[in-house]
Amino acid sequence: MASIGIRGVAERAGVSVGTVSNALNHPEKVSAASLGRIREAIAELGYVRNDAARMLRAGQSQTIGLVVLDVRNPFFTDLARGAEDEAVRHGMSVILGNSAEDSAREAGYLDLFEEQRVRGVLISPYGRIDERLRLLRERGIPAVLVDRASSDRRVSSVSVDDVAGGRMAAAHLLQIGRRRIAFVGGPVGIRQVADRLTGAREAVASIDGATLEVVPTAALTVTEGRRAGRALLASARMPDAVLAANDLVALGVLETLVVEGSVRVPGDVALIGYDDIDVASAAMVPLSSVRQPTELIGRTAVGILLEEAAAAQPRPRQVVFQPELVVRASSGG
Amino acid sequence: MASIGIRGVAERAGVSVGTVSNALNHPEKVSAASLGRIREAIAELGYVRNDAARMLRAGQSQTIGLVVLDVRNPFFTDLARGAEDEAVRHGMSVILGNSAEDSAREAGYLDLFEEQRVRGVLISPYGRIDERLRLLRERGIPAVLVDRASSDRRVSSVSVDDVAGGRMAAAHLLQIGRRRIAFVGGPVGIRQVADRLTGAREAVASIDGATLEVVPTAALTVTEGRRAGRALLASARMPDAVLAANDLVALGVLETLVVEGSVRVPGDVALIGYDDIDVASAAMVPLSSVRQPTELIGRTAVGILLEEAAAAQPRPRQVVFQPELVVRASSGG
DNA sequence: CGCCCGGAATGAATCCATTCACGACGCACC
DNA sequence: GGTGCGTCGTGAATGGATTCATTCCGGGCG
Repeated sequence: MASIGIRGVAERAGVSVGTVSNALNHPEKVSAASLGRIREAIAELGYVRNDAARMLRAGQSQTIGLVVLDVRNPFFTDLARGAEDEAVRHGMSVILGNSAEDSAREAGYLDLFEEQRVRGVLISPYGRIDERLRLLRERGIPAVLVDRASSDRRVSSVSVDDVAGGRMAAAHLLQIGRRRIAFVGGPVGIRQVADRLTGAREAVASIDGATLEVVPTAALTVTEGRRAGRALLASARMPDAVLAANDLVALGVLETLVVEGSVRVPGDVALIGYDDIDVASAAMVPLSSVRQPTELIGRTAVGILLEEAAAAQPRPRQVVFQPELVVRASSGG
Repeated sequence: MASIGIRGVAERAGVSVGTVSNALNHPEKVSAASLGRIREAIAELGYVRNDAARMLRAGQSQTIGLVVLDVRNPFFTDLARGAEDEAVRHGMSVILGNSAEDSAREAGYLDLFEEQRVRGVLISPYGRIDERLRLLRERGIPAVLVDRASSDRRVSSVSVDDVAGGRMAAAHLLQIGRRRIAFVGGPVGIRQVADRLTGAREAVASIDGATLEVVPTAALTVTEGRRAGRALLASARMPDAVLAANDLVALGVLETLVVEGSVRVPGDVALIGYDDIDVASAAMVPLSSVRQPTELIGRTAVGILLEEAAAAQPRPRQVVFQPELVVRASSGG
């Protein structure tokens, strides 16, 4: 199509291309008369700025890349919303990529973002990506880990203390008298899962006679939770409490135990999830959970990212929020 | 910042820029020897293609824009996943925008997508956008409505028959003997809501003595569902059945009725939702719902979009899927 | 030996918005 | 009238990948 460019607008308005560009980006530098005619020309021609050209010239885009483990998980969509809000406040936008707990997809999105010259990358990592992030940084693209503390001091991160959260959840189950706890979640390669498990182990270790069994899942989804629930039902001896690595898994376990196993919750088995997603309280048995300041994580991460992108000498920061226990019927009296 | 371009790679490999470009895009046109040296140079220099330049030259991007009403709604994330899968199969990617049921944000994303010269737009519209879509089409950007049949024959759409779904849900409630039905959902400006309501009205009208009351909500969220639940509890005479415009609203209503109102579901009030999201079966009372082929909608829409983008003379198509009733405890027995 | 053919490589032109050194003009003040 | 300053506008240069008309070269064939 005979696409209209800044050039066509200039011709129509009887000014030069430079003036049109100024009208768009520095209106105060253009006389009112010219401004008016340019605006008119733009409207008549239906001109739309070509972002590719603008970006090419600028050398970087107005975009932040975000890679999450699972878009279907409300935790991550909330986080994404927080990030988006903050980005929009700075006149930028967010591209969302879903790694779906798959290293290849994760790498693919990082490639894509790099080709797009995003201003920076927020990522809840799945595979080993320290090296990859180092390369990005060398090429001028800062990265901030979200929902996971970085082990590398040179990488900023915004996370919640998952060890504390896991400990908190397990301690609560122990405190209401449970002793045989099952931790349901996976893959343990995911740091959040590993940390929550570590916290749970610590709490259990501090009580004589308390045991912790691990029931692994392939992903943190409702479907996998159901599968784990069936595994529990089939096991020789049911635990008296379940700590799920997130709420989706917890909901899957809950459904299976109650519907297929006629298990009473919390009577026979107490249950606690993680994330406190908004349907947690509407569950079959309202779900106890560990709440995280989800949107705040996203907002904070974008803030740090933009700071780093602007700074000549980035000073990495690790922000750690504290989680909060939310007790409902699934582990209540 | 001495950013490496195709130019630098060419120099390092001892070939011309054209050859490097060919090595990247038409490897079969380049001798094995050159290919090898070019690959080596790319690796050594850490060259990353600049998508902006490529896009500028090509005049269009490898991207599809998707605007949804609410990213927190699992229905839309499932749809997005379907769209993404299909897009990736065609070597393209999807940018997701969340209009959050706000016309200004919706328009903002369309502007952004247009500036990015996306290949096409998938949208679950909120406001009146027929005119806007017509303009897009004129400028060579096809649009496909998702989850909503288009009234305009020149616009393609992929949807589910929401009137039939609403009718189906209401007929089911009537069939189990309920007569005073409340439809909970809104805003009614959203076509899906309006259609489901229309279907429900039809079913109710066909039965003598059956009534339909509408309880509006400001959005299709759990929070709004809770608010509506409280409104129901406060009303003079409770309905004996609730048909919610989607599952999130249904879950909110369910929680409030049971927890705050000690209402028995389905004893006192039968309840049915819409979308059959995967936590529906794990609800306090497993939720009856109307299932849609969600991912298929996304995949199909991308297929049609790419077809239209390729065709010189696009032939708009309207695809309508049929919904399916899923009966669980909330309206069972 | 000369010519032609085809594979391989070249490099200038192109896409479009932004920038910036520079020019034009008007006004005020000496 | 001349000088200086400020406002507004100009247009060529820039950025990086792609494309395509053109050149190059070696080998095959008459």
